[in-house]
Order: sequence, then structure tokens, then C-alpha cells
Amino acid sequence: MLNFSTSEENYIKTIFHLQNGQNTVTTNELAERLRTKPASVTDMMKKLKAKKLLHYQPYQGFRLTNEGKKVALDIIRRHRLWEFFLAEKLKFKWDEVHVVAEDLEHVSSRKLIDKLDEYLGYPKFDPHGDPIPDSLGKMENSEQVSLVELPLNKPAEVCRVVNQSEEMLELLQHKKINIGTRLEVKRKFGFDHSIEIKLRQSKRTPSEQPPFSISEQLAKNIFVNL
Amino acid sequence: MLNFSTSEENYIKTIFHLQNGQNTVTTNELAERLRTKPASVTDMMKKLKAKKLLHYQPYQGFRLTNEGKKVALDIIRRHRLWEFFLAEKLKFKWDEVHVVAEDLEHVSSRKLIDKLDEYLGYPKFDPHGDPIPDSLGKMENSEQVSLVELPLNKPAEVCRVVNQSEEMLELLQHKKINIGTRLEVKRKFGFDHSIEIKLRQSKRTPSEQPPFSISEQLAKNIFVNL
DNA sequence: TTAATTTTTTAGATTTGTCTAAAATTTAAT
DNA sequence: ATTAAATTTTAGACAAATCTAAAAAATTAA
Ligand SMILES: [Mn+2]
Ligand SMILES: [Mn+2]
Ligand SMILES: [Mn+2]
Ligand SMILES: [Mn+2]
Repeated sequence: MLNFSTSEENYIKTIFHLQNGQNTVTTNELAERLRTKPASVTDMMKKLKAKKLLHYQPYQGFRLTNEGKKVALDIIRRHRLWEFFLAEKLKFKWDEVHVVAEDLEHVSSRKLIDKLDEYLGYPKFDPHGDPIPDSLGKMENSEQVSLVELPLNKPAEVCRVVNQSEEMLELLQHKKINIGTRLEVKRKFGFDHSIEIKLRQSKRTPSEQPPFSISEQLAKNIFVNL
Repeated sequence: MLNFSTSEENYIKTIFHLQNGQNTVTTNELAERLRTKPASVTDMMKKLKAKKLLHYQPYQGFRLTNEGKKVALDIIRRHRLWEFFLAEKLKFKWDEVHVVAEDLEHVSSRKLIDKLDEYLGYPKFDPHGDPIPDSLGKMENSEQVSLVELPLNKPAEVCRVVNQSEEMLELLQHKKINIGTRLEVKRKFGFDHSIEIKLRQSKRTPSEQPPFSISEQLAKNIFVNL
């Protein structure tokens, strides 16, 4: 696989996330996400098209080619492996890993990443519960539902947190919810769609805890395995 | 400490290595080492001078300021810590670590490096035996031997002069021996333990010079890097 | 179905880092 | 002390990535 600039990699990765399967991505959308200007996006789209990473006709939006998706998965693999390393080995907090991984992901030695993967024991998920692509670009996609859709009293395990902002993670830490936390939904309130949940006992919470409630906004961002 | 570009960091680091204490570094020397052109070096020297990292007057060569040295030591710290990590944890071979560390060294999160250092157990030397600066820039002195112990015909570079009296310096100047002078020992005389040495050609002594001898007393005070 | 609005692209500039070729300066040789 | 040679700097150009302002195209509204 060819080598791409940091800037190209950031565009490719972001398009992959925005298109999320088959969506067509628009210029403004991408510009906003990358905190750049539409004119800059257009320039880069021409370049990526020339490199055959992108399907693009002027004014028609764009989608990654299969080759483009492969490149994107490789960058995502690097990003998530570093996040895992930072959290697991260097004891970074949940909300600190992302910014550092944004830099580390652009160090593109194939051997480095494969050896890192091996050293970490081939982890399947990053600290936010997002799946880590293997060296061939394959990753787990388990059945996941948000807390909003989880039936009452059905035990489940938190596997993924979609919004990874510092504020979100601060809130989760305060509520003692982590990836791997087991819980069940006890009630749903129609008025504001808030949800009452109860954590199951664990290493961290050895004594029985009372149920507490979380907002709909938070619940929508927390995903569990059934 | 401010943030510098990858290119600026590579220049700073290379100047640090070339000046090795107090040598003045020349444009051609630096261009060759960085595999770039003298004109590019001059451009960058202006920029680094403007940032107060460099002492530089046109045509007079350059040396890092104290601030510049601090920056250099920080880059070297990053480089060597990553080399240690790659060799020790990821089981890279001795000769593979350098190129990868050349990229990793430019990821400049302070917290990342300090946590990495802690995780690695505060190693003192990288896999090549070069000392790793601590978070304050301090490092262990490298392997040094006095001229008395230096094997015959082994090229070495003067790195330290222990006795700094006026008489000592007068003698050294007369013999054209400075920090950074490269030389080798040609003979050792048993009678008075005097030593015959030969200076290697340099900017200051571009033509081949005949060997000359120095006393044991003097030789004991001159240290070289192997 | 025109007109207004939004989106996207182009044109032209800017910054960083690089280059070649020519001029300026320093150093070495005659 | 001149002259010759080497070193260093300047001048001008270029590629990558970005920006602003203006033009073009697509979308939405009247
Ligand atoms: Mn992330
Ligand atoms: Mn990135
Ligand atoms: Mn190295
Ligand atoms: Mn480097």
C-alpha cells in the first residue's frame, strides 16, 4: 500500500466515518468535520480522486473506492491500537487517549503496527468499545443496541460509547459507567424519556448500589451487547 | 516549550549532534547530514535564529542557544525512549529501531513521553548504548576513556579535558587540540609513558599533519569518545 | 418556472519547506 | 597581494496545503 500524507490520511479517515457504509459525503459536511474550508476540501478531493481512492464528480459528493476503504481501515486500526496501548499500558484516562492517537496513527510503519498488535495481545476493541480492524481490515461487529432500546430488566454489558467528548466521559466516570459495566434498565419515564438503570456488582462496585437515572441524551450514546 | 515542525526538529537535533558540545556547525556539514541542499539550510537557519534557538551570523556558522539545546535534548529523549520501547517491548532487532524512532520522535505530547518513560522503568541508555535524557534534559555521561587507555590506531574524538588550568589550555592550544578534535594514538613509549598521536584532517587542519608526542601527564587529562 | 438561497468549485494568495542557478563572501594558493 | 577555489547566501521557482473572494451549479421557495 502506498504512503499518504498526514493530511490525506485525515481526510480519508473522516470520509470513511461520515459515509458509514454507503452514504454520499458532501463538501460542507467534510469541511465542518475537519475544521477546514469547503474550498480546501474540493482541492483535496481532486487529489484523492487522482489517486483512485475516491469516487467523485464535481457537485455530486464523494465516496471512498474499495482501495480508499482499505486505506481508511488501516488508519483506523493504527488509531485504535494506539488508544488501547495508551489506556492499557500507559494508564491514560479514557478521555485522554484520542488526541494522542490522532498523532500516533500517522506513523505508518507496517511492522510497527503489527508488532504492537501482537504485543497488546490482538485486542478486539479500543477503550471506547470501538472495534479494532485486524491486519486484513476485518473487525467484529456484534449486535448492539443503545440503552434507549434495551428492554426492561434485561441484563446487558456496556460495549460502546459513541460520543467520546471530554464532557461525556466526565459524566460517565461520575456515574461509574465504563466499557464492560453490566447493568439493566429498571424504568423508562415518558415525560423526558429519562431512564433509570441499576449497575450490577463488580470489582469496582462490590456493594449493591441503588438505581439512578440518566438522561435520554446520555442513554442514546451508550450501547450494550445483548 | 513551544511546538516545532518535524523539519525544524530534525534540523535542531542534527545541529546538536554535530556541534557536540561547543563546535561551530557549518552549512555544508549540516546539508550533507540532512541530505538536503546548503540553500535550504541557510533558509532554516534564519528561521531558527528568529526563534532564538540558534546563534547565527551569515557566513560564520551556527551553534544552538541554551534554549535550542533544551529543545534538542527533548527530541533526543523522545527518540531514544522510543528506541528502547521498540527493542525491549516490541522485540525489534537492534538495527531496526532507529528508522521507526525517527518518526515517533516527532509526536510531541509531553504526557505521552513522561508516561512512556515511567512505563519503561526510566531507562538510562537506548539500545545502542546512547544515554537517554531525563525529563529535565539530564543524562548519564557516555563512555569516555583517557588517551592513556585508548588503543593504538583507534580513531576517537576529544570530548572532555579534565584539568582546566590556564597552563593546560595554553599547552592544548599550542598543540592544536580542542574539544571535537579527531585523532588517534600511533605509539606508546615505555620509558616515560609519553604517547605519539596524529590529528585527523579537519577544517582547521585541512592538510595532513605529522604525528607528534605528548606527555603522560597531559594524556591522562584528555578524554575521548570511542 | 422564475427567483432566491445554498452549496460547491474556481481563481488567486499565502505559508512552509524545498530546489537550482547565480552572486557574494571567505579561505587557500600562487 | 592577487588570484583561484570553496563555501555560503540570495533570487527566483515549485509543490503541498491552506485561505478568501468571486463565479458557477444545484437546490429550494415563491
Ligand atoms: Mn479515537
Ligand atoms: Mn489524525
Ligand atoms: Mn537512533
Ligand atoms: Mn526525525
